[in-house]
Amino acid sequence: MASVKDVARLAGVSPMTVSRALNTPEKVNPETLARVLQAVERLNYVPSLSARQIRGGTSGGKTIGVLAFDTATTPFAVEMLLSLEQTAREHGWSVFILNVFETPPCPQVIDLLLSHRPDGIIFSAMQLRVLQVPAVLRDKPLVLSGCLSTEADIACYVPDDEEGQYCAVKQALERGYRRPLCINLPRHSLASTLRQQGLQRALTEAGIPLEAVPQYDISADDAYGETLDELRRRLSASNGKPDFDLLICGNDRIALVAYQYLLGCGLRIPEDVAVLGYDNMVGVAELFYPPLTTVQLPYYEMGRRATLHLIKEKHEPFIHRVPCPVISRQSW
Amino acid sequence: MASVKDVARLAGVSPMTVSRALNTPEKVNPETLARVLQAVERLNYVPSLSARQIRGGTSGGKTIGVLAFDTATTPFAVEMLLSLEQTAREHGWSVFILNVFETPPCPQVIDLLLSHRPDGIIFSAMQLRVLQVPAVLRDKPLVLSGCLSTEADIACYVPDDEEGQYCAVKQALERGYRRPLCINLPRHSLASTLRQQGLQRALTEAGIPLEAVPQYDISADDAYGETLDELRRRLSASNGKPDFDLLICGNDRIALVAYQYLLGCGLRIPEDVAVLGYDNMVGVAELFYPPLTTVQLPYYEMGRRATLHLIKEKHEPFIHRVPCPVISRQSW
DNA sequence: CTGTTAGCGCTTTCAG
DNA sequence: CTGAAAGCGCTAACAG
Repeated sequence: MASVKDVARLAGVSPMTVSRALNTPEKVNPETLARVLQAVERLNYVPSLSARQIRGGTSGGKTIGVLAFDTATTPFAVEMLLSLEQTAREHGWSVFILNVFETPPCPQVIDLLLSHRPDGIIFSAMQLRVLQVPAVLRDKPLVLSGCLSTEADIACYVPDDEEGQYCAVKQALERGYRRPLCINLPRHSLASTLRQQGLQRALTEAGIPLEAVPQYDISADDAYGETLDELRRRLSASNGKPDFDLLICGNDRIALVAYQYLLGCGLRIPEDVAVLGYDNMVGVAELFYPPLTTVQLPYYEMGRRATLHLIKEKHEPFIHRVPCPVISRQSW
Repeated sequence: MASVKDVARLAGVSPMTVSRALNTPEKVNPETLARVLQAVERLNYVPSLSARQIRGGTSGGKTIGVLAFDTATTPFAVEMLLSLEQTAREHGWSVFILNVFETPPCPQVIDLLLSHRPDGIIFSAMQLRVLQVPAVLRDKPLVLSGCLSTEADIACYVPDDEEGQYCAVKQALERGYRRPLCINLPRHSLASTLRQQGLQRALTEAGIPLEAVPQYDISADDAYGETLDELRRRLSASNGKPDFDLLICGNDRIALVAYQYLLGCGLRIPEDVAVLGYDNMVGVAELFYPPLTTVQLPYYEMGRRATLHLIKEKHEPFIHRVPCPVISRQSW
């Protein structure tokens, strides 16, 4: 590819003038500038980022290295990566994403990341979890997006699951639903614990005793079968007429399975039983029949804020909880 | 960050020896090697990719620049990007992904791509479409993944929609289904045309006249409402008993809507009506009740082959059709 | 306003 | 087996 030298030769100037024409055009004689730009155009010249980077100057723009987890298992969450990239680009930064499939990432991948000499690092996971952060990464500005760290003094941006579940249940109760049934995420999961707290807070405020709401925790292995089984059990125990008026699901996938089962039993949503999801799976939640009321995991926001944290050089090394808005559709 | 010099000083050798220790360890005295590696370890030294790249040597490994389209609108297709990355890494190459939101991509993004001095370029889209390839990109080895080009002499890896639909319908007919109803993708779409051909081929082979199978083409605007309407119309025209035994859907989303509607009507799948999808949406198709039989869009394979095309420096500048396997689950 | 020099981190080439 | 010199593409600092 063409280099400054080539452009310089074609324009009949020194390489330095080419550099200036591109970086500080106001310091160049208009006529010279025109000649240079014309040469740039003709050669399709674009400065090499590597060369700029190596000089350490400001001209190249800064780079964020991203270690992305769970992209394979939670593809719907790519929005977070998109948002990182967009936000960075808006500020003249660029991102470099490395998808990783194990935690902690193998040294090989870490070296690859470091070999790009990023000015900041984002460690992201699309499912709420606690990650162990390799010590080497701590030498640079570092933020976690969508996950927590085993160490306390690292900035993290995570969904506010407690508040999200609280708001959703509160709204449901305000609409008059009184006998919820919960099909929760696996008990050991972080999100599950937080949401349970949110649920309890809403229940307590409404004067509903916790014991009055039946709960089932799925195991990680077979959400599908267990959801079906639990529903079948509940329904047959009450002769096909549900003894719950609101089904609170640990995520939209559980809600999807439940929907189909309920529909197949001749039950109407939300007249016979309302359904509440969690996640707001992009492009799917809208396709529920009727469209699913759910709580949104704020992937876009988390990505944006984590990126801005780096760009604005914020010094707030603690957990930032990002709101999970309730997306009210027709299933309640 | 530490550089060769730092390591050299600490190990008491010249920078050159450090370089050799890392790249051609067999040419270095074992004792010296050990000293160097120890220094490398202590300083967490990782060679700068930029510096390597700039030298143009072979040591740095090559880079593929990826222009990715549709990531936002077709999130479940990230598998293709993952596969690019994985395949490249397996061969010591690295990838650099730039998500783009408009076609053709704005010059700004193209320059960004070029500024990384990629050794090859992959233009990818996750929905089958014809893309206009900016002329500048044609200077380097170039492949399209998941999409076609307006120009003929560019290598493309795309799903074999015709064959995929053909196989699926053929299998359905072999199972005895005789009265299909189709709810197709929008008529103007590329995939729609190809699949129509596949459908017709299977029908013809089975001696079923095309006119005998009712087809509805959804518009791009409201797949949801139109699917529902069409089904409602069909069913009420025949007093709730479907006059079709197989519902062929343009994609899994249509199938999802249809599923819920059919289930809600008290119809059993597949006893009363079988359903066939297209796409095999990862993490969703399995959640259908019963699990959806569908045709898989070969995102992983397309990504892999496109990457290998570059790595192996293949000279086959034409359309490569990647098979779409039929994923047989329980909806037929 | 423009050019020269020097150096970023690395590795190829050539000498020891 | 090891080192010195030179240069990749670019730009900061200085000189003209």
